[in-house]
Amino acid sequence: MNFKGKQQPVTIPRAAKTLRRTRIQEEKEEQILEAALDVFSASGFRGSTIDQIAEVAGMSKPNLLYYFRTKEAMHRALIDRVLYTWLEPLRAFDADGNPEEEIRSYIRRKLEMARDFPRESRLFANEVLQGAPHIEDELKGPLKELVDEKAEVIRAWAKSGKIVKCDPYHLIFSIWSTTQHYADFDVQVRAVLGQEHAGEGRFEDAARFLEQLFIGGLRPDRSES
Amino acid sequence: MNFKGKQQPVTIPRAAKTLRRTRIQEEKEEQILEAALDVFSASGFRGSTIDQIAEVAGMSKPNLLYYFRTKEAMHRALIDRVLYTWLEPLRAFDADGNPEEEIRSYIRRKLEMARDFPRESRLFANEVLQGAPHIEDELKGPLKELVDEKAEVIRAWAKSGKIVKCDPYHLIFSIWSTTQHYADFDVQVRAVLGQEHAGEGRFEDAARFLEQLFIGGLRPDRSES
DNA sequence: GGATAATTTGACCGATTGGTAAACATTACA
DNA sequence: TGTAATGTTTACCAATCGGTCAAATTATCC
Repeated sequence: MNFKGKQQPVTIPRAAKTLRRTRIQEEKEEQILEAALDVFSASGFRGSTIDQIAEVAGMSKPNLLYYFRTKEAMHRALIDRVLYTWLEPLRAFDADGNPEEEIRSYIRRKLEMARDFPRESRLFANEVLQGAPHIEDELKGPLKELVDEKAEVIRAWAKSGKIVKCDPYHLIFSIWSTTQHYADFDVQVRAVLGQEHAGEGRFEDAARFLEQLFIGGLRPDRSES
Repeated sequence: MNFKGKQQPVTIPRAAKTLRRTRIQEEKEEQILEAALDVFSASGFRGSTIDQIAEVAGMSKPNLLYYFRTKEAMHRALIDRVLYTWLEPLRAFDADGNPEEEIRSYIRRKLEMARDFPRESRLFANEVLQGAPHIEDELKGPLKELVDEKAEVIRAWAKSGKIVKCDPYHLIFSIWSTTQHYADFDVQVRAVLGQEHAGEGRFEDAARFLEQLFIGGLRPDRSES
């Protein structure tokens, strides 16, 4: 699970007339995006300031703006870098696999992401929650296409009786929401569980429950009322 | 379903030396909180500005600050007003009722709230997502107590075999997350469903799916692997 | 109708916002 | 080692931020 995707170069520094990126550029952009992830995921785009990011990144504001010309550019670069990896688990959804096992492992992967990459989850949650002003195209384009494709897989499973007949889109939504909940609403989950269950064991418990819920709820034994 | 709860008075205007609240006070505070709900739910606390709220409320900033002395006070008042009502559906959860029917109706109610009061949902989502700096006490106090109580109910149901044995806390989390998803991640849901299914029918579809999932997943027929 | 309290507004404040200009420092490379 | 490109910093800018103030306006009540 590696979030440092090898996507396209993020932005080209103003002063860079050469096309090659220097070692310093790599390092500093890495450093900045790491800090930006911290800040944007915690406060959303509007609520975050360049000064905050600069402080977390341990560099001066103008220096930061040397690598990313605007706050928007930083946000853009961050989203581009994270989005592809974020959709990996869904992409791994295999039409030829065993439906029960595919769903189970999809839930597991998504839960692992919520546990290991909560900032990435919150980055998107903040963005979508506030109307997705910067990722509308990604949602309507690549995301929709991927979901459409996988929804077709699920529909086929239902049609052939491998799982119960159900709306594949809402099934996917429910897996997204239940798993990401443990990243996005972490403080609430901790507060409700209390100190007794605040340990990392909650992810195990969640995994157990969600598998129980989804496997049981989708088993093709009987029809619904 | 009335969100204008009859809670304690929000704040007392600086200039108000009388204890009685005037008609104008009622109206203006109402007007301000309505605008504040619009703005805070869309941008979170940090991302919102008093000027924005004043503009939406159709009054000058100093006038707004005459009724609520600070941005925090407005946010506080808004949360106090909405929180109690927001937890109604869970409170209605009846230990003596039929488990299947109670869960079904809880899901329905929560989905109706997501449909009819998406701003309220997003207000809390923004707050929790950003670390719940203003509602930590509410989460650890009243919310936890309520959930603890209802979790005990669910645990009893499981013990007596009325539903499958499962973790009651994670069950509640999963109902919260799946239903609120349709308010908090509305733009994403619309984008993925596309124009074909973007109509209000998606709430019906969601209700159907979620009932199928939860009723099927919790039915006490068999044990889990 | 007049006094008094309640409400509203424009002008303003210091701090913070996103971002710039230019001098300065460092690196890479011939 | 010199020099040109790259990287960093200090000082600064206009706009916006949360919030104040005093003066003006309006509602209330005798």
